[in-house]
Amino acid sequence: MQRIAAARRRVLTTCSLSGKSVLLAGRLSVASSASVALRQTRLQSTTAASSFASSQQTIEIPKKTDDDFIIVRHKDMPGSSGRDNFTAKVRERSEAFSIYYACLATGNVERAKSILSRLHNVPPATAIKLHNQYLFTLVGECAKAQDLSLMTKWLDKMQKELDIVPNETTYAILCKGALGLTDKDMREMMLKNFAEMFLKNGGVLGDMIGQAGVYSVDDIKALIDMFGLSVANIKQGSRQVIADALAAAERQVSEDDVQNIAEVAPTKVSGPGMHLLKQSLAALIDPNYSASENEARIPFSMLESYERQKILEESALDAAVARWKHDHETTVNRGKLNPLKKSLNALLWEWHQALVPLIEDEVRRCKEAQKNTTAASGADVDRLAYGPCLLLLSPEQLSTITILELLRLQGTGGVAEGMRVARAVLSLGKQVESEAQADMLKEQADNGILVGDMKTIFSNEKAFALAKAKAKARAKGDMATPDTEWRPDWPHTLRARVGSVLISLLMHVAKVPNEADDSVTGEKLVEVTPAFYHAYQYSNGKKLGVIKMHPALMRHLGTDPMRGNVHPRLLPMVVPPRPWLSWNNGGYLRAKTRVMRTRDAPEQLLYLKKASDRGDLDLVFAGLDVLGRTAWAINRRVLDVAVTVWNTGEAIASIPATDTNFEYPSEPPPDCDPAIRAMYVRKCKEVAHANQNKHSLRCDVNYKLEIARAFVNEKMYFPHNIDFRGRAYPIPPHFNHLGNDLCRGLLVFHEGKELGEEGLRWLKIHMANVRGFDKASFSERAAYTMENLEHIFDSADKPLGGKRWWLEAEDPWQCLATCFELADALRSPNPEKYISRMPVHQDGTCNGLQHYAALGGDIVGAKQVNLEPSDSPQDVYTGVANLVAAEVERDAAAGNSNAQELVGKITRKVVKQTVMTNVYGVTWIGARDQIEGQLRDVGIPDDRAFVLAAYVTKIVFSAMKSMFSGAHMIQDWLSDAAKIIAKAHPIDADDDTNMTAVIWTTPLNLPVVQPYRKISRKQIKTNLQTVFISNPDAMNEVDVRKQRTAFPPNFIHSLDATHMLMSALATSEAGITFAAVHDSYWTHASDVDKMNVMLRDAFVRLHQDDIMGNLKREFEERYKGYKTQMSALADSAEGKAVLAQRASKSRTKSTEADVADVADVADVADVADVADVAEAASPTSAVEAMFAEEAAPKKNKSVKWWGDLVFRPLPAKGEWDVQNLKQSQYFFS
Amino acid sequence: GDFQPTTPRRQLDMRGTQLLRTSFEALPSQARLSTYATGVPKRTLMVNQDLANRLAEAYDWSYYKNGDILEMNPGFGLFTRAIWNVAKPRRHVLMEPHKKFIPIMEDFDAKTEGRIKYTSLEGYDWATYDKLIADGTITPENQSMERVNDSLLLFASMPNGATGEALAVQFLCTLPRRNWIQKYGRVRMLIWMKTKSADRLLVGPGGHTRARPTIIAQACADMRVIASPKDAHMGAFNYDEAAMKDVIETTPDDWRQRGDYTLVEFTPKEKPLFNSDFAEFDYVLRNLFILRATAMEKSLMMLGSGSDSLIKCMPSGLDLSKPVNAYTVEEFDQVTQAFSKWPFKPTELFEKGWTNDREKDPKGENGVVKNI
DNA sequence: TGGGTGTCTAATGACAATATCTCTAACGATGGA
DNA sequence: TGCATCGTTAGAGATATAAGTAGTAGACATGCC
Repeated sequence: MQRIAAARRRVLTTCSLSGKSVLLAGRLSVASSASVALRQTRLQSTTAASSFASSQQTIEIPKKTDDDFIIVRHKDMPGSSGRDNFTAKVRERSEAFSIYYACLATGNVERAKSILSRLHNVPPATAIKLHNQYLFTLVGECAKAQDLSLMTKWLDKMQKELDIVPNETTYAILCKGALGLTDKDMREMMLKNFAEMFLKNGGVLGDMIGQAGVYSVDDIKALIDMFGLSVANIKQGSRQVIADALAAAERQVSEDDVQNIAEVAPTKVSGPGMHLLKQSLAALIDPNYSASENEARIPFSMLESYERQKILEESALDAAVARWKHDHETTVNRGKLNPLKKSLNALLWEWHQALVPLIEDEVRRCKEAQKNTTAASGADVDRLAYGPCLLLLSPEQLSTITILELLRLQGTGGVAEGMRVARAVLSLGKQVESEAQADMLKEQADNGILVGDMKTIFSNEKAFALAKAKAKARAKGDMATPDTEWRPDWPHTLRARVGSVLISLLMHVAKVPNEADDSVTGEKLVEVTPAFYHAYQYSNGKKLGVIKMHPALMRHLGTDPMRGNVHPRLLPMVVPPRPWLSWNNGGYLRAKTRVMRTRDAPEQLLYLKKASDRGDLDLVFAGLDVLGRTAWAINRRVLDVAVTVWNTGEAIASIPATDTNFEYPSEPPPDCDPAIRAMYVRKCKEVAHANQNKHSLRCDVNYKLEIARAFVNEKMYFPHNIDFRGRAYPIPPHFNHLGNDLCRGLLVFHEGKELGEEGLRWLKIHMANVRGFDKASFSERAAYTMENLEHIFDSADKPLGGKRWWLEAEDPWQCLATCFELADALRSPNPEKYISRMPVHQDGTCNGLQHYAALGGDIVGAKQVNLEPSDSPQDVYTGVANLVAAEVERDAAAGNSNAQELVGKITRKVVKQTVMTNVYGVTWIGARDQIEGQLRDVGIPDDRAFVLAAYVTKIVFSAMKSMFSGAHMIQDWLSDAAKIIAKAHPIDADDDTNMTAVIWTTPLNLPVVQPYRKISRKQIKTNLQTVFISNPDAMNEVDVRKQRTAFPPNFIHSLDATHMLMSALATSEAGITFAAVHDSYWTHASDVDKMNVMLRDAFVRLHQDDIMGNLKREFEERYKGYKTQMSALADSAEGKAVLAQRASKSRTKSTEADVADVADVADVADVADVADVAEAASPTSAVEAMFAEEAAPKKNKSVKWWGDLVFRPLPAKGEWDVQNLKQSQYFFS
Repeated sequence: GDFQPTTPRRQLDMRGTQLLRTSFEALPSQARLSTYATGVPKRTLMVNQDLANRLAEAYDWSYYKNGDILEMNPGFGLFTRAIWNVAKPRRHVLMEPHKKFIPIMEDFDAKTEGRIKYTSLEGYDWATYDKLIADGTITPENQSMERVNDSLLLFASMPNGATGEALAVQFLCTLPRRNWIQKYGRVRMLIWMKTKSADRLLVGPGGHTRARPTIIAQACADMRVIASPKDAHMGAFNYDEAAMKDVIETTPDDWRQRGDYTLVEFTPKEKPLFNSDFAEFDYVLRNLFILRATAMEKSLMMLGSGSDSLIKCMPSGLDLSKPVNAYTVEEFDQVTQAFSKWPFKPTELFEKGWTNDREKDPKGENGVVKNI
C-alpha cells in the first residue's frame, strides 16, 4: 500500500510541475478537504434526521486517504441479491419510475400520485427524490390556487403514513411553494412555518437556500431578505454560485469577467446580438444558406460562441425540419416534376407532414386511455405504459427525431438495406429520452432556476484552469445532481416501447415513389410504396427482425446531400466543450454526456461515480479537457478536391464510385451439383456484401463531406470521453480525427504556428510517413520528400488534373493535405516563417509491445520496438520475420520438407499481422489462419498453405516468445491473475456462481472494471415484434474466459491511455497543441521536438514505478478475503498439507468425521499404489479387439479446497532501464 | 456353416451375442454395443440386431435385385448383415467415414466376394458420389421419370442434431432440382432420422409443426413410414394414413443414443406438386413460415415491400384468412405463382447482409488494419 | 469426483433472435353451504 | 359470508427456425454423467 501511495503521488506531482496544473492540483486538494469537512459538520448537525445523508446505496467507503483505491464489497453491489429476475413485475416496476417522472413533467399529477402510492419497498434515498419531485410539481398548481394545502397535506402524508423523512430539498421546495403566494402575510407565515419545521429537524437555513435546482435568483433574494440572511450564510458548496448569480443579475455582463459567469442571463449578451449569432450559424442551421466562397469569419467572443453552441444544440431539430420544408418548396416551385426525381429532403418533409398528425392522434389516444382506466383494451394497456413518455416532447419533435434516427441507423447491424428492429427501437427510445432530458434542463434554465451543476465556464485559455477549479469546487458540494434534476434512466423495455410506437407510425406514412416493369405487359409502373417495411432475415437459422428501406430510398441516401440530416448532438462543437466536472457533467452544453462509455454494466458506473465523487478522476478529466480544447478547422483545399471527386462520381482514394455495383455471377443450371450451387449462393452473398459495403461507405463519405462543408468557416472542437480502460475518443461519431484517412486529411489545427527550421524538417518527415515511407531514418525520410518535390508540387497544383502522385500514398488524403502544405511552405519567401496548421504525427512503434517490453525489462524486445536508442528505426515485424526465416532455413537444411517449401518466402508481411495481434492474445489457431492467408498471397499453393501455415505459426510464436520473453511472462501472469480473480468468491457470497470481475486502478486513479458477464436476455413485446433485450441493471455471472483473455490487452491499453493523458497534460502546460489517436500523438510541426521530449518523459515517469508490483499489491488488497477453488495432487506437498489439516480439524470437531477423513486420506494413499492388475487380453480378431476394454490409465488423485487467493510471484524483470528511452529518437516517430 | 465365434473373454462380455446366419465376426450384445466405449459418433446408430433383421425381412428388396444399395453410415453394420442374410444384394456399398468401425467394415468387404464394398468416403460430402460413380463402385442408370429408378437405392442413417437435420433437408431439395443422385431419375431413399424430424415432414395441413421442409417433402415425394416407435405419430395433426401402414416398432433401446427414431421411405414423385420455379417457391415458403400461425393475409407482408399490391394479385379462390400452416402444397403453389407475376417482387431472393462474417467494417477507421 | 465431451479460438470503439407452443400458477367467477 | 371448484389467462420456459463440415490442435469449462 505504501508503495502504491508513493507511486500515485509521484505521478501526481510530476504531472504538475509548473504553471496552471499546480494551481489546479492545489485547488483541487483544497476543495476536496473542504468538502470532507463540510460533510462531517453536516452529519453532526443532522443526526436527528438520519436520512439526510444522500448516498444512495449503503456502501462502505474506505476512509479516504488519497492512496487507497475504491473497493465495493460484493454484498453492496446493487442487484447482487436479486439478479436475473427480469420478470414482468420487475420490469413494470422499473418502468414505473420513469413513467412517474414523465407524468409529473406532463402535468398528469393524478396518475403520478397513483403510481407513487402503488410503489412499495422503494429505498428511502430514492423515495425522497420521488416525493420531492412530486412536491416540486405541485408548486405551480399551488401558486395558481394560492393555496398550499395540497403541498402540506402531502408532506403530512409522507411523514405520517409513509414514514419518509423530508430532506433539505423538501423544505426548499415547500418554501418555493410559499414564495408563490401573493398575499404577503400568508407568504411570510408559511415561510416561517416551514423554516421552523426545518430548523426543528436540525436543518440550517443557509443550506436550504443553497439547495440546487430549486430556486431562481429572485427566489433567493426574497428568501435572504425574508430570513435576514446574507450570502455568507449560504452553505459553502453553493455560496459561490449564488453570489455570482446575484452579482450577474445586477449588472450587464462584460467580456472581462466572462470566465466567472455562471449560466444565468442568457439574454444579456453584448456584441453582435442574437440574430447575428444565428445568422452566423447559417451554414449549420439555415435552410436557405448556400456557401459563398470567401465568407469572412467573424471573430466571436467566448460568450458569443457559447450562445452559438447553445443555439446550435437547441434549434437543430427545428433547423432540420426547416431545411426539409425549404427543399420541398423549391421542388414544388420548380413546377411539375417527376415524382421519382423528388429530393430526399422533400420526401422527408412529406413524411414529417404526415407523421405529425398521426403522432398527435396517438398522443390523444394515450390521454384517453389514461382517463378511462377501466376500459382496458390491450392497446390501451400498452398506451398506459408508454403514453406519458410520448407527452414529454411535442409531436413535431418526436417526428423529427424518429425520421433522423431511422436514417442514421441505416446499414447498421449487418443488415443490407435497413437496420435491426431491436437496435432501431432502443436507439430511438434513447434519443427521445435524451431529448426530453435536454428539454428539461433547458426549461429549468429558462425559468432561471439555478442549477448547481455549472452549465459552463467559458473563458480565455489563460483563465481556464482557474475557472474550472472554481466550478469544480462548486460541483464538489452537494450540488452535483440536485434532486429536482435527477431522473432514472429509462429502462430498456420502456425505450423499446416508445421507439416501436414511433417507428410503426412512421412506417405507416413514409412513402417513396417507385418504378417497375410489369413482368407481363412490360409497361412501366409507378407506385407510391412504403419507404420502410418490417421483415425478418435468417442469420444462422435465427430469425432477425429488421426494418428494411426501400431500394428507391436507398438510392437517395447514397447520393443526395444530407444537409440537415445530422443530429447536432453528433456534430463537433463551436466552442470548447464544457470541462469535465464529474462523471456525467461535461462535454456538450445541453445534453447530459457521460465521461465513460460503459457497456450496460452497473458495476462500471458505480466505480466511476465513486471515483468521480472522490475526486480521483481530476487528472483524467483534465486530460480530456486538454483534448477537447484543441481547436480544429477544415482543410478547405482538401475539401474542395474531395467534393469534386464526390460530384464526379469517380472512385478515388476511399471514395467509392457512384452506381457501379459488382455484378452477380450467372446462375448455374438447376440440376447442377449441390456443391456448385452452394458455391454460387456464397458468391452472390459476397457480391451483395461488397455492394452493401460500398453503399455504406458512400453514405459515410456523404455524411463526412456534409459536416465538413457545414463547418468550413468554423472553429471546431471535439468533446472527448473515454472507454472503460481510459482510452480517449472524440464524441462526435461521424466526423473526427480518429476517423479514416479522408477525415484526417480534411482536418487541420485551427491555430497556426511558424514552422521554424525543425518544423520544416518534421513536415518533410511527415510527408514521407503518410506516403508509407516510414521505415527509414529521419534524414532519409526528409531526403525522400525532397527527391519527390516535383511530384509534390504537381499534386498540390493539379490534384486531379496532374499525375495524381498523392493517390499512391498509404494515406492519400493526408498525403494530399501535406502536399498542399509543403508546397505552400517551400514556395513562400521564407519557408521557416511559414505558418503551418498541419498536425504532424508521432506514432508509437507497436505501442502495445513497447509497454510490455518496458514492463518486462526485455533488452532484446526493447531494442526491437525502439525503446533503446538507435541510429535507424527498428522494425519488429522485420525482426521477427528474420528470426523465423533463419529457423526455417535451419530446418530446411535439416531436411524438413515443409521448411524447404518455405525458404525465401518468410517476409515481413507474412508475420506482421500475427505479431501485431499477439498483444491482443491471438491464439495459435487464429494466427495460423492469418498466416495461411499471407502464404497464399506469397504464392504458396492453396492445398499446401494450410499445412505450411501451421508450421510457420509455431515458429513465429516461439520467436515472439524468445524475443519478448519478459513480455510473454507478464502476459501469462496477467491472464493467470485474471482467471484466479474471476473464479474467486467473496467470503459472504451466497451461491457458487462466479461474480467477481477483474478491477484495477490506473496510475491516474481511474478504476477499470472489466464488464464481461453473461448476459441474460428476455423477449419483450413491442408494437412491431417482440424484441430480445437484456436488463442493464442485472448483475450476472462473470464470463471467466472473457475476463481472462481480455485482461492483458485491456491492462496494456489502460497504460497507454495513461501515457497519452499524461502527455496531454504535459503539452498543455507547455502551451503546445495536442491531439491523439491512442498511440499516435499529434502537434504542430514546430512543436514536434518539444512534444517528443514530453511524451518520452511521461513514458519514463509512468514506467519508473513498479507498475506490476503495484498491480499485484492492489489485487491482493482488493480481493482480500476472497476464496477460490484450489487443487493439487494428493501426494504433492501441498495436497498432503491440506489433507493433514483437514484431518486435524475434523478430529477436534467430531470423531465420526475423523474416521471418515482418515479413511479419505487412506484412500488417497492407496490410489498411488493401485497398479493396473488387469492383464491385457490379446484379442484374436480385429472386430473383437474393437470391444476390448481399454486399460484405464493410472491417475493421480487430486485434492480440492477453497483457499485464499494466491497470485504467482511476478516474473523477474529484465535488465533494461527505462531511462534509456529518453535518447531514443524512433520511440515515437 | 463353419462359423465359430471367438471364445468370449471375461472382459468382452459376449453373453448376449446375437446369433447370425452368416459367418461375419460376432458382435457383442445390444447392451454392450450401447455402452462399450467412447469416441463413437453421434448419429442414428442401431444396436439391436433383431430390429435390423425384422426390417430386412419386411422390406421388399426384390425391386433392386439388379441394382446397387448405397448405405450411408452403416455403423455397427447390423443392417448390412441383415440385408445380406435376407437378400444377398448384387452390390451393397458402405460409406463409413468413421475409423472406429473399420474392422467391421473390412470384415464385410473380406467375406462377401466383393458384393459388399466398403469405402471410407463421407456420405455427407457431395463429391463422394461423383467419386463412387467415376470409379465404378456404383453404376446408376439414367431412367425414365415414369418409373422409380431400380438401379440405385440410398439407405442412410443421419447424424444426430443439426447436421442431420440439415442433410435431410438438403437431400429433399435435390428432388425438385433433380441433381445429385436424383439426376438419374426417381432414386428412392430410405432414411433413418429422429422421429421428430420425420413427424415434421409428414404432418398435414393445419398441423403446427408444418414448416418449409414439410411442404417440399410432400410436394416432391411419396413418404412411407417403415419403422417407428409405437404410437409415435398419433399426436400429429391430419396425418396421411396411407403413409402409416404396417409400421415396424422400434424402441429407444434399439439405439446407441437412446431415443425415438423413424425410418422413412421417400419415393420421388414423377412430377412435383408445384409448377412454380423452385427458387421462388422456396423463397415464398421460407418467408411465409416465419409467421406460420398467422393469417396468410398478414404473413404475405414478409415477401417484400408494398405487399398490398401483392395481395391484389392473389387468386380469388384462396382463403387468405387461413393461417399459413393450414395451406396445402397446391395452395402454396398458387401463392408462389401470384408472387412470380408481382411486378414489385424483390430482385434478389437470397439473404443479403452479413451477420457472421469477418471484416464487416468497410470504413477502416482508426487505422487498425485487419486482414491486410 | 473425474473423465469425457463440447466449445472456442484477436482487445477496444460498437449491444441486441423471434414466433409460437406448452405448461403452470394465479386469478376470478360461480355456486352451493 | 366464507370457500371450494372450475375455467381463464398471463407469463415463463421450451423449441424450431437455416443448413454444407475443410483443414487442424490445444485449453478450458461443464453446477455433465
